[in-house]
Amino acid sequence: MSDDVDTITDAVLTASRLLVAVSARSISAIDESITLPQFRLLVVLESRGPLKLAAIADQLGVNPSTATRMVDRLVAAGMVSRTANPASRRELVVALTEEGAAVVAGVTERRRSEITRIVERMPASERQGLVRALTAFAEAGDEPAYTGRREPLWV
Amino acid sequence: MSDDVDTITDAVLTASRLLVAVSARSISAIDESITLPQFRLLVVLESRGPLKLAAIADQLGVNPSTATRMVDRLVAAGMVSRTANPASRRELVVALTEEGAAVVAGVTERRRSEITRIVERMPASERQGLVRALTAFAEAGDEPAYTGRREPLWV
DNA sequence: GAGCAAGTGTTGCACAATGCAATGGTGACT
DNA sequence: AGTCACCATTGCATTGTGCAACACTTGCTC
Repeated sequence: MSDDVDTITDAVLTASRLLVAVSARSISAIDESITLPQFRLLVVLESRGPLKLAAIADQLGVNPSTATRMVDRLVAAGMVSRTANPASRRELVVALTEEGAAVVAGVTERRRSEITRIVERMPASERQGLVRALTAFAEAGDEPAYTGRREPLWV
Repeated sequence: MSDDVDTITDAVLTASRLLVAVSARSISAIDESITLPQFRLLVVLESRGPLKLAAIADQLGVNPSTATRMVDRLVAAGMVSRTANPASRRELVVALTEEGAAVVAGVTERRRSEITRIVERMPASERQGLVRALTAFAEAGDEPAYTGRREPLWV
Protein backbone atom coordinates (compact mmCIF):
# COMPACT_ATOMS: atom_id res chain seq x y z
CA MET A 1 0.00 0.00 0.00
CA SER A 2 2.87 2.34 0.74
CA ASP A 3 4.19 1.04 -2.54
CA ASP A 4 0.85 1.95 -4.02
CA VAL A 5 1.25 5.53 -2.93
CA ASP A 6 4.81 5.60 -4.21
CA THR A 7 3.75 4.53 -7.65
CA ILE A 8 1.15 7.24 -7.76
CA THR A 9 3.57 9.85 -6.54
CA ASP A 10 5.92 8.99 -9.38
CA ALA A 11 3.13 9.29 -11.89
CA VAL A 12 2.09 12.63 -10.44
CA LEU A 13 5.63 13.96 -10.52
CA THR A 14 6.04 13.00 -14.15
CA ALA A 15 2.77 14.59 -15.14
CA SER A 16 3.68 17.59 -13.04
CA ARG A 17 6.83 18.20 -15.06
CA LEU A 18 4.82 18.16 -18.24
CA LEU A 19 2.22 20.55 -16.89
CA VAL A 20 4.76 23.00 -15.59
CA ALA A 21 6.43 22.98 -18.99
CA VAL A 22 3.10 23.63 -20.69
CA SER A 23 2.43 26.53 -18.33
CA ALA A 24 5.83 28.04 -18.94
CA ARG A 25 5.47 27.66 -22.68
CA SER A 26 2.06 29.24 -22.89
CA ILE A 27 3.44 32.39 -21.33
CA SER A 28 6.71 32.68 -23.18
CA ALA A 29 4.79 32.17 -26.39
CA ILE A 30 2.70 35.24 -25.75
CA ASP A 31 3.59 38.83 -26.47
CA GLU A 32 7.33 38.97 -25.95
CA SER A 33 7.02 42.12 -23.92
CA ILE A 34 5.23 40.56 -20.97
CA THR A 35 7.00 38.64 -18.24
CA LEU A 36 5.73 35.82 -16.08
CA PRO A 37 5.40 37.90 -12.87
CA GLN A 38 3.55 40.56 -14.78
CA PHE A 39 1.23 37.96 -16.19
CA ARG A 40 0.56 36.60 -12.72
CA LEU A 41 -0.50 40.07 -11.66
CA LEU A 42 -2.90 40.33 -14.58
CA VAL A 43 -4.37 36.94 -13.70
CA VAL A 44 -5.02 38.10 -10.15
CA LEU A 45 -6.92 41.12 -11.39
CA GLU A 46 -8.82 39.01 -13.87
CA SER A 47 -9.98 36.54 -11.25
CA ARG A 48 -10.63 38.92 -8.35
CA GLY A 49 -11.53 42.13 -10.10
CA PRO A 50 -10.03 45.55 -9.28
CA LEU A 51 -7.86 45.47 -6.15
CA LYS A 52 -5.86 47.86 -4.04
CA LEU A 53 -2.11 47.53 -4.11
CA ALA A 54 -1.77 45.79 -0.76
CA ALA A 55 -4.27 43.15 -1.81
CA ILE A 56 -2.36 42.49 -5.01
CA ALA A 57 0.91 42.08 -3.15
CA ASP A 58 -0.86 39.72 -0.82
CA GLN A 59 -2.33 37.61 -3.59
CA LEU A 60 1.02 37.33 -5.31
CA GLY A 61 2.94 36.71 -2.13
CA VAL A 62 5.34 39.57 -2.78
CA ASN A 63 6.42 42.69 -0.96
CA PRO A 64 4.18 45.75 -1.43
CA SER A 65 7.10 47.64 -2.90
CA THR A 66 7.42 45.03 -5.61
CA ALA A 67 3.74 45.38 -6.39
CA THR A 68 4.07 49.14 -6.61
CA ARG A 69 6.80 48.95 -9.18
CA MET A 70 5.24 46.18 -11.20
CA VAL A 71 2.07 48.21 -11.43
CA ASP A 72 4.17 51.19 -12.50
CA ARG A 73 5.40 49.20 -15.48
CA LEU A 74 2.05 47.69 -16.32
CA VAL A 75 0.46 51.12 -16.27
CA ALA A 76 3.16 52.32 -18.64
CA ALA A 77 2.42 49.32 -20.84
CA GLY A 78 -1.28 50.13 -20.84
CA MET A 79 -2.25 46.81 -19.26
CA VAL A 80 -3.74 48.16 -16.04
CA SER A 81 -5.05 51.43 -14.65
CA ARG A 82 -4.32 52.90 -11.23
CA THR A 83 -6.91 55.26 -9.82
CA ALA A 84 -7.64 56.78 -6.44
CA ASN A 85 -10.24 55.05 -4.32
CA PRO A 86 -12.96 57.62 -3.64
CA ALA A 87 -13.86 55.82 -0.43
CA SER A 88 -10.43 55.99 1.13
CA ARG A 89 -7.74 58.44 0.27
CA ARG A 90 -4.97 56.11 1.30
CA GLU A 91 -5.88 53.39 -1.16
CA LEU A 92 -5.30 53.10 -4.88
CA VAL A 93 -7.37 50.80 -7.01
CA VAL A 94 -5.72 48.87 -9.80
CA ALA A 95 -7.85 47.45 -12.60
CA LEU A 96 -7.30 45.59 -15.85
CA THR A 97 -7.56 47.61 -19.03
CA GLU A 98 -9.10 46.12 -22.12
CA GLU A 99 -5.65 45.40 -23.44
CA GLY A 100 -4.64 43.66 -20.24
CA ALA A 101 -7.74 41.51 -20.30
CA ALA A 102 -6.99 40.57 -23.89
CA VAL A 103 -3.51 39.38 -22.95
CA VAL A 104 -4.87 37.16 -20.20
CA ALA A 105 -7.46 35.74 -22.54
CA GLY A 106 -4.80 35.06 -25.15
CA VAL A 107 -2.52 33.13 -22.83
CA THR A 108 -5.40 31.19 -21.34
CA GLU A 109 -6.61 30.30 -24.79
CA ARG A 110 -3.17 29.13 -25.81
CA ARG A 111 -2.80 26.99 -22.74
CA ARG A 112 -6.20 25.43 -23.18
CA SER A 113 -5.51 24.56 -26.76
CA GLU A 114 -2.17 23.02 -25.91
CA ILE A 115 -3.72 20.85 -23.25
CA THR A 116 -6.54 19.98 -25.59
CA ARG A 117 -4.02 18.84 -28.17
CA ILE A 118 -2.43 16.53 -25.63
CA VAL A 119 -5.74 15.15 -24.45
CA GLU A 120 -6.74 14.42 -28.02
CA ARG A 121 -3.70 12.24 -28.40
CA MET A 122 -4.75 10.14 -25.42
CA PRO A 123 -6.64 6.91 -26.00
CA ALA A 124 -10.29 7.89 -25.66
CA SER A 125 -10.79 5.04 -23.23
CA GLU A 126 -8.50 6.72 -20.71
CA ARG A 127 -10.15 10.09 -20.79
CA GLN A 128 -13.06 9.49 -18.46
CA GLY A 129 -10.70 8.02 -15.89
CA LEU A 130 -8.51 11.09 -16.16
CA VAL A 131 -11.35 13.41 -15.22
CA ARG A 132 -12.36 11.35 -12.20
CA ALA A 133 -8.80 10.92 -11.04
CA LEU A 134 -7.70 14.51 -11.50
CA THR A 135 -10.81 15.82 -9.83
CA ALA A 136 -10.22 13.61 -6.83
CA PHE A 137 -6.60 14.67 -6.77
CA ALA A 138 -7.39 18.36 -6.93
CA GLU A 139 -9.95 17.99 -4.18
CA ALA A 140 -7.49 16.14 -1.97
CA GLY A 141 -4.96 18.90 -2.56
CA ASP A 142 -7.28 21.69 -1.61
CA GLU A 143 -5.74 22.97 1.57
CA PRO A 144 -7.98 23.15 4.63
CA ALA A 145 -7.32 26.89 4.54
CA TYR A 146 -6.79 27.18 8.27
CA THR A 147 -6.56 30.57 9.84
CA GLY A 148 -4.23 33.00 8.27
CA ARG A 149 -3.10 30.56 5.62
CA ARG A 150 -3.02 32.24 2.26
CA GLU A 151 -1.46 30.63 -0.81
CA PRO A 152 -0.06 32.96 -3.41
CA LEU A 153 -1.93 32.55 -6.64
CA TRP A 154 0.05 30.79 -9.35
CA VAL A 155 -0.58 30.77 -13.02
CA MET B 1 -17.02 14.67 -27.76
CA SER B 2 -15.56 18.12 -28.11
CA ASP B 3 -17.40 18.69 -24.88
CA ASP B 4 -15.65 15.63 -23.56
CA VAL B 5 -12.25 17.12 -24.31
CA ASP B 6 -13.30 20.41 -22.78
CA THR B 7 -14.25 18.77 -19.54
CA ILE B 8 -10.92 17.03 -19.37
CA THR B 9 -9.04 20.21 -20.18
CA ASP B 10 -10.74 21.92 -17.26
CA ALA B 11 -9.78 19.12 -14.93
CA VAL B 12 -6.21 19.21 -16.16
CA LEU B 13 -5.97 22.96 -15.70
CA THR B 14 -7.25 22.72 -12.15
CA ALA B 15 -4.84 19.97 -11.25
CA SER B 16 -2.10 21.90 -13.00
CA ARG B 17 -2.60 24.90 -10.73
CA LEU B 18 -2.28 22.69 -7.69
CA LEU B 19 0.89 21.06 -8.97
CA VAL B 20 2.54 24.33 -9.87
CA ALA B 21 1.81 25.58 -6.38
CA VAL B 22 3.31 22.44 -4.87
CA SER B 23 6.43 22.89 -6.97
CA ALA B 24 6.82 26.50 -5.96
CA ARG B 25 6.33 25.66 -2.31
CA SER B 26 8.82 22.83 -2.24
CA ILE B 27 11.54 25.22 -3.37
CA SER B 28 10.72 28.22 -1.26
CA ALA B 29 10.56 25.91 1.73
CA ILE B 30 14.13 24.82 1.24
CA ASP B 31 17.24 26.78 2.14
CA GLU B 32 16.18 30.41 1.89
CA SER B 33 19.38 31.34 0.12
CA ILE B 34 18.63 29.43 -3.06
CA THR B 35 16.46 30.81 -5.83
CA LEU B 36 14.29 28.96 -8.30
CA PRO B 37 16.55 29.56 -11.32
CA GLN B 38 19.54 28.41 -9.32
CA PHE B 39 17.68 25.30 -8.31
CA ARG B 40 16.82 24.58 -11.91
CA LEU B 41 20.50 24.72 -12.74
CA LEU B 42 21.30 22.25 -9.99
CA VAL B 43 18.61 19.90 -11.25
CA VAL B 44 20.10 19.98 -14.73
CA LEU B 45 23.49 18.96 -13.37
CA GLU B 46 21.91 16.29 -11.24
CA SER B 47 20.09 14.70 -14.14
CA ARG B 48 22.71 15.09 -16.86
CA GLY B 49 25.94 15.02 -14.91
CA PRO B 50 28.77 17.57 -15.33
CA LEU B 51 28.22 19.89 -18.27
CA LYS B 52 30.00 22.71 -20.02
CA LEU B 53 28.51 26.16 -19.70
CA ALA B 54 26.97 26.30 -23.15
CA ALA B 55 25.18 23.03 -22.51
CA ILE B 56 23.76 24.32 -19.26
CA ALA B 57 22.49 27.48 -20.90
CA ASP B 58 20.93 25.31 -23.56
CA GLN B 59 19.21 23.01 -21.09
CA LEU B 60 17.81 25.96 -19.17
CA GLY B 61 16.82 27.89 -22.24
CA VAL B 62 18.76 30.98 -21.18
CA ASN B 63 21.52 33.09 -22.64
CA PRO B 64 25.07 31.84 -22.04
CA SER B 65 25.89 35.04 -20.21
CA THR B 66 23.14 34.30 -17.72
CA ALA B 67 24.55 30.84 -17.17
CA THR B 68 28.01 32.24 -16.61
CA ARG B 69 26.84 34.53 -13.87
CA MET B 70 24.56 32.03 -12.22
CA VAL B 71 27.45 29.60 -12.04
CA ASP B 72 29.58 32.38 -10.54
CA ARG B 73 27.13 32.68 -7.69
CA LEU B 74 26.67 28.97 -7.21
CA VAL B 75 30.41 28.48 -7.07
CA ALA B 76 30.60 31.17 -4.42
CA ALA B 77 27.83 29.37 -2.55
CA GLY B 78 29.72 26.09 -2.75
CA MET B 79 26.96 24.35 -4.68
CA VAL B 80 28.90 23.65 -7.88
CA SER B 81 32.49 23.50 -9.07
CA ARG B 82 33.87 24.98 -12.29
CA THR B 83 37.01 23.38 -13.67
CA ALA B 84 38.88 23.47 -16.95
CA ASN B 85 38.14 20.68 -19.38
CA PRO B 86 41.43 18.91 -20.01
CA ALA B 87 40.19 17.81 -23.42
CA SER B 88 39.44 21.29 -24.71
CA ARG B 89 40.87 24.49 -23.40
CA ARG B 90 37.92 26.53 -24.52
CA GLU B 91 35.44 24.64 -22.37
CA LEU B 92 34.77 24.74 -18.66
CA VAL B 93 33.08 21.88 -16.90
CA VAL B 94 30.55 22.59 -14.17
CA ALA B 95 29.69 19.86 -11.68
CA LEU B 96 27.55 19.51 -8.57
CA THR B 97 29.35 19.54 -5.26
CA GLU B 98 28.21 17.33 -2.42
CA GLU B 99 26.39 20.27 -0.93
CA GLY B 100 24.63 21.02 -4.20
CA ALA B 101 23.54 17.43 -4.56
CA ALA B 102 22.18 17.53 -1.02
CA VAL B 103 20.05 20.56 -1.80
CA VAL B 104 18.52 18.87 -4.84
CA ALA B 105 17.83 15.76 -2.80
CA GLY B 106 16.21 17.84 -0.08
CA VAL B 107 13.82 19.65 -2.38
CA THR B 108 12.93 16.48 -4.23
CA GLU B 109 12.23 14.74 -0.97
CA ARG B 110 10.03 17.55 0.20
CA ARG B 111 8.07 17.60 -3.00
CA ARG B 112 7.56 13.85 -2.95
CA SER B 113 6.30 13.93 0.58
CA GLU B 114 3.90 16.74 -0.15
CA ILE B 115 2.46 14.89 -3.12
CA THR B 116 2.30 11.73 -1.08
CA ARG B 117 0.30 13.57 1.54
CA ILE B 118 -2.20 14.66 -1.08
CA VAL B 119 -2.46 11.22 -2.60
CA GLU B 120 -3.11 9.73 0.80
CA ARG B 121 -6.10 11.98 1.20
CA MET B 122 -7.61 10.66 -2.02
CA PRO B 123 -10.21 7.91 -1.86
CA ALA B 124 -8.21 4.73 -2.35
CA SER B 125 -10.63 3.69 -5.06
CA GLU B 126 -9.50 6.57 -7.24
CA ARG B 127 -5.80 5.90 -6.98
CA GLN B 128 -5.40 3.18 -9.56
CA GLY B 129 -7.28 5.26 -12.06
CA LEU B 130 -4.98 8.18 -11.39
CA VAL B 131 -1.89 6.21 -12.31
CA ARG B 132 -3.37 4.93 -15.56
CA ALA B 133 -4.73 8.33 -16.50
CA LEU B 134 -1.64 10.32 -15.66
CA THR B 135 0.62 7.88 -17.42
CA ALA B 136 -1.47 8.09 -20.55
CA PHE B 137 -1.50 11.87 -20.26
CA ALA B 138 2.24 12.14 -19.82
CA GLU B 139 2.83 9.84 -22.76
CA ALA B 140 0.49 11.84 -24.96
CA GLY B 141 2.33 14.99 -23.93
CA ASP B 142 5.75 13.71 -24.81
CA GLU B 143 6.60 15.85 -27.79
CA PRO B 144 7.69 14.07 -30.96
CA ALA B 145 11.01 15.86 -30.51
CA TYR B 146 11.38 16.81 -34.13
CA THR B 147 14.68 18.09 -35.35
CA GLY B 148 16.29 20.80 -33.35
CA ARG B 149 13.43 20.91 -30.87
CA ARG B 150 14.74 21.11 -27.35
CA GLU B 151 12.54 21.91 -24.39
CA PRO B 152 14.14 23.73 -21.50
CA LEU B 153 14.12 21.56 -18.45
CA TRP B 154 11.67 22.66 -15.79
CA VAL B 155 11.59 21.72 -12.19
C1' DG C 1 -10.61 66.92 20.29
C1' DA C 2 -5.71 65.22 20.73
C1' DG C 3 -2.99 61.35 20.22
C1' DC C 4 -1.55 57.08 18.96
C1' DA C 5 -1.47 52.63 16.52
C1' DA C 6 -2.31 50.32 12.39
C1' DG C 7 -2.91 50.46 7.45
C1' DT C 8 -1.17 52.08 2.75
C1' DG C 9 1.65 53.29 -0.83
C1' DT C 10 6.26 55.05 -2.15
C1' DT C 11 11.26 55.50 -2.46
C1' DG C 12 16.24 54.25 -1.64
C1' DC C 13 19.36 50.53 -1.59
C1' DA C 14 21.20 46.08 -2.78
C1' DC C 15 21.19 42.00 -5.37
C1' DA C 16 19.55 38.11 -8.66
C1' DA C 17 18.02 36.92 -13.37
C1' DT C 18 17.85 38.10 -17.95
C1' DG C 19 19.04 39.33 -23.00
C1' DC C 20 22.00 41.50 -26.39
C1' DA C 21 26.29 42.89 -28.21
C1' DA C 22 31.16 43.00 -28.21
C1' DT C 23 35.45 40.70 -27.12
C1' DG C 24 39.31 37.40 -26.84
C1' DG C 25 40.63 32.77 -26.95
C1' DT C 26 40.37 27.94 -29.07
C1' DG C 27 39.43 24.22 -32.45
C1' DA C 28 38.57 22.33 -36.71
C1' DC C 29 38.57 22.18 -41.46
C1' DT C 30 40.23 23.81 -45.95
C1' DA D 1 47.96 29.81 -43.04
C1' DG D 2 43.49 31.30 -42.96
C1' DT D 3 38.87 31.22 -41.97
C1' DC D 4 34.87 30.14 -39.62
C1' DA D 5 32.39 28.30 -35.83
C1' DC D 6 32.38 27.62 -30.88
C1' DC D 7 33.07 29.13 -26.06
C1' DA D 8 33.07 31.84 -22.05
C1' DT D 9 33.15 36.39 -20.30
C1' DT D 10 32.09 41.29 -19.58
C1' DG D 11 29.48 45.75 -20.16
C1' DC D 12 24.98 47.68 -20.32
C1' DA D 13 20.09 47.91 -19.57
C1' DT D 14 15.80 46.19 -17.57
C1' DT D 15 12.75 43.51 -14.42
C1' DG D 16 11.77 41.29 -10.08
C1' DT D 17 12.71 41.07 -5.29
C1' DG D 18 13.04 42.13 -0.13
C1' DC D 19 14.00 45.30 3.59
C1' DA D 20 13.87 49.56 5.84
C1' DA D 21 12.58 54.25 6.22
C1' DC D 22 8.94 57.60 5.18
C1' DA D 23 4.74 60.24 4.74
C1' DC D 24 0.03 60.19 4.78
C1' DT D 25 -4.67 58.40 6.25
C1' DT D 26 -7.97 56.05 9.29
C1' DG D 27 -9.86 54.52 13.27
C1' DC D 28 -10.00 54.10 17.99
C1' DT D 29 -9.07 55.61 22.69
C1' DC D 30 -8.83 58.65 26.38
